Amino acid sequence: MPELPEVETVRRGLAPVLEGARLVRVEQRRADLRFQFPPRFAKRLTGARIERLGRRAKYLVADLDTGESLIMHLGMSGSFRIETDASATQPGAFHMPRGKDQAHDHVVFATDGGAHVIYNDPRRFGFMDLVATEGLETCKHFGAMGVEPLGNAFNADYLAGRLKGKKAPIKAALLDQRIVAGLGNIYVCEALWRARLSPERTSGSLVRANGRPTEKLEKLTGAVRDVLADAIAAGGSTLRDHRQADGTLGYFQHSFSVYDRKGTGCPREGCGVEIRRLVQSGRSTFFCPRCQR
DNA sequence: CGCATCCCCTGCCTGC
DNA sequence: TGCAGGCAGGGGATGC
Repeated sequence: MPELPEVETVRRGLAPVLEGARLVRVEQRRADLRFQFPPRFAKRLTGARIERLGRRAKYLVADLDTGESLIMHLGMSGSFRIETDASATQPGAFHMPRGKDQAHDHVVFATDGGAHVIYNDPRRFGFMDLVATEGLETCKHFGAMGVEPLGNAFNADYLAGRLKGKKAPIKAALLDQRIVAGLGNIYVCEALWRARLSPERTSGSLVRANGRPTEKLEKLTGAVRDVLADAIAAGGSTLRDHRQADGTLGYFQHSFSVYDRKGTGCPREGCGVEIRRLVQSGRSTFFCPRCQR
């Protein structure tokens, strides 16, 4: 469940259950996900109270009353679900399919409120870490990270400074978390379409010789903000039957203009040209060859 | 240095 | 129906 809107949606789903809760039991079922868990992971968490559940880019950050923060990244296939005594008896309550899927339940957090928050991740590209809350912004995960795309620091002037002279295509630059942190393949494709910008345009070509942003770059920053805001409002995108923590489905995937829509007509009024797919840095790019220049 | 490629892992879909 | 190949929302390590 990975890009910023999906992680933000997960955060909002987990916050009511985790914020203010004390972890009475933590079960770590394997030694590693993408990386090894930190030493004594479960022990350092047990008994801790979660004061706040935040988000930085695609990371969830739970600030604890122990002076540490629990950092969680969902990789490509990570998801959380919440199980409570009540959810088992409520009519119409949602339940994840049992069986083989449970083989990928890697971590269970039990709260003093009686909830089980279960982390499931088939591909195991996600990871968890414990880091001192003080100086969190300079820790190894966040130290080199770029600005939040929904924050005030993300604007055309900032991007111009980071893209000036860069030869990499704009698609790659937007995926680079050291420049902007939180965008992934879907929302980069969608933002470029909204900005009518070719994914193959050289980053530096969007900056004037005097270092000022071009109009295209201004438009791109707005498109990034807008597509993220729209996606968050829709509860994120639900691909391959993933669900949010409370069992509901995001629905922004129905609003994709280009992502995973190769061969369909460009939805822009009066266009209709076939959406194409190309591969950039090993990843699919979807775009309209007519209206993205 | 910047940039592209490969790789980690499992599951699902396609085509033969 | 089985099987091989390709692809997937991420990002770290390598090599040019």
